[in-house]
Amino acid sequence: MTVSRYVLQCQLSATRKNPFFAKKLHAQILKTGLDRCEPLPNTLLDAYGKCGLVEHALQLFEELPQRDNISWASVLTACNLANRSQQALVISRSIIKVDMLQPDHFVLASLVKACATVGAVKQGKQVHARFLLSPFWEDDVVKSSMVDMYSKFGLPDSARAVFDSISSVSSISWTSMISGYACNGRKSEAIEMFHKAPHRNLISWTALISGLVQSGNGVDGFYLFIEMQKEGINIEEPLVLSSLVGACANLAALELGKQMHGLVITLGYESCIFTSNALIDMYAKCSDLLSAKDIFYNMCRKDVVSWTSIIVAAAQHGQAEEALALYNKMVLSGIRPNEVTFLGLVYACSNAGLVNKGQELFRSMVEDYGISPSLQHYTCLLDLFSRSGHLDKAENLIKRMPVKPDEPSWAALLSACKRHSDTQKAIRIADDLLNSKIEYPSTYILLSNIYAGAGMWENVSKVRRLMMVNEVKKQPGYSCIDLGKESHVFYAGETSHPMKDKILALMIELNAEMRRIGYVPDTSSVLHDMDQQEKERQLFWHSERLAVAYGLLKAIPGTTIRIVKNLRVCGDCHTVLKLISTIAGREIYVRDAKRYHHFKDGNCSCNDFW
DNA sequence: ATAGGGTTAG
Repeated sequence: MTVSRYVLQCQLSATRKNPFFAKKLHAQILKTGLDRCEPLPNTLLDAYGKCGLVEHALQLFEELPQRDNISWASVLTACNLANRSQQALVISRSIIKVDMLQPDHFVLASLVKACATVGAVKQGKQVHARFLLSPFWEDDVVKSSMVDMYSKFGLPDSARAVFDSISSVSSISWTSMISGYACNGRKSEAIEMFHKAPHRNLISWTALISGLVQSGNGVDGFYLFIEMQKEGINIEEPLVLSSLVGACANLAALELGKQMHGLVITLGYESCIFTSNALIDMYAKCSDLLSAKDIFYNMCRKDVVSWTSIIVAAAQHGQAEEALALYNKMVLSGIRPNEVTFLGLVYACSNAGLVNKGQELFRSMVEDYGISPSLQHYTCLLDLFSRSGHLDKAENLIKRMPVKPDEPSWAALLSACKRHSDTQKAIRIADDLLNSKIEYPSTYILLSNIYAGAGMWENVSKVRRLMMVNEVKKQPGYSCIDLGKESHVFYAGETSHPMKDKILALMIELNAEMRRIGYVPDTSSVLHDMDQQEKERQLFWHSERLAVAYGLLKAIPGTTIRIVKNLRVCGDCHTVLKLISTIAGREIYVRDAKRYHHFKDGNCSCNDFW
């Protein structure tokens, strides 16, 4: 075979992403002794990269007799495809230094993409400068990659500036810009851009919809999806579906999620790993763990995300042993855990008080898998120590950990001190926090409670003053109950519901029954200055209680009551919900701002720590 | 021969 024939074959293996074909060609080329004939070294390198054989590509790159811009671009593509963009940037630094090459427009575009995926803002801007000074400064493809880069950096205005400099805008640059606005919460600009775009295809629709979902505008995402279907766009790829299933998870919209599941099946994407992973997460977040497991066990191929999703799901629903058992099975089936998997595992241990196991997993993550812990990992470990009452260990960790703890980390430790009645430590931490900048309203409330508990009224009023000065407002609490065909939102203290008389009557009845079995309201979470009776009245009207009462009246008897709350459940409501689960003999699921509570027979899956 | 846009877990 001739060289040009081999080149064609290599390209074919690249487009078909067939690693066996690529290896076979490489062997044949070596046999015929044509391996040094231009352009075969670069062509092979590119083929390996596109087939997913990064290691082979990297090795060929190292062995190249001489490197040019094509080898450079090909190795960058290989790294970018394999999620190793960081390595792409490291290699590029050495090429510039050792080989003294100036990047061409192909290399620049790949470099920009690498910077975008790893979030290397400074380096990305350097590449931008290099581009402007290069002979390729007018290249629209590089500009379009830069629109995407700035969008991913969270700088949509910079992206727009580049976009406006493009001489001939393509559907790709339009899509980058639409996605840039949508992902960064610039809803109206995204939609405006979308309607102005010369062409709309499934990718631009997906970019808009998933961008909106990512920025927390899931409902708008669904309206646009309906519009998309009305326009008759053929869903020839399931990407947009994964995104919308994710939106259902965020919204805890079980019925809508089930409909999306149906659509996935109807369109024939049941075996798509991305949508199945999204479905696992959706069912778990909608408190339907059984359906989540059902999806998981019926998947013929599972990747690290599938395993991690089900492990996290079990952990969030208080099934620590199950999460750990799943982890063992995962390792046995040859799937390598990643940083998210360990987050889920340590979280599971934290929930179940398995201090030693959690510590062991943390160690294994670092030593066996070479994962360097992030702030999230340390926060999880901190939580593990705090919850189980190892407060000294926790304080020691927060002071020594190599990443800077944030305000929520300190607040978590503080609330653990309060829970385990270590007043001295609590006051020491509270004083430190009081002297730093406080961003979260919940921290003020925590501080106020600590000082009030210790009788330090001067500090209590100091916290109050700070709250006034900084205009800290407690977010109004609401609970949403999903009854299948309808759902209803209750706000704290709300009395406008058409069934309010019946709801109130039931609440009074339940309250009386609870008192009979020894319930005493815990008013410590009521922040306002008022007498005991008034405080109790405040608690009585908390939104989750209204929602539960309504659920008991309206939901099909015997079914689980599912509630989503925007804030965290207060201590008193937690006790009340446990009692109601016994009195009414009903299972109640509450997804609050922080975790999941599954109330059954007077107990909760969170083990009373949240 | 080489480049740019949209999916899943925290």
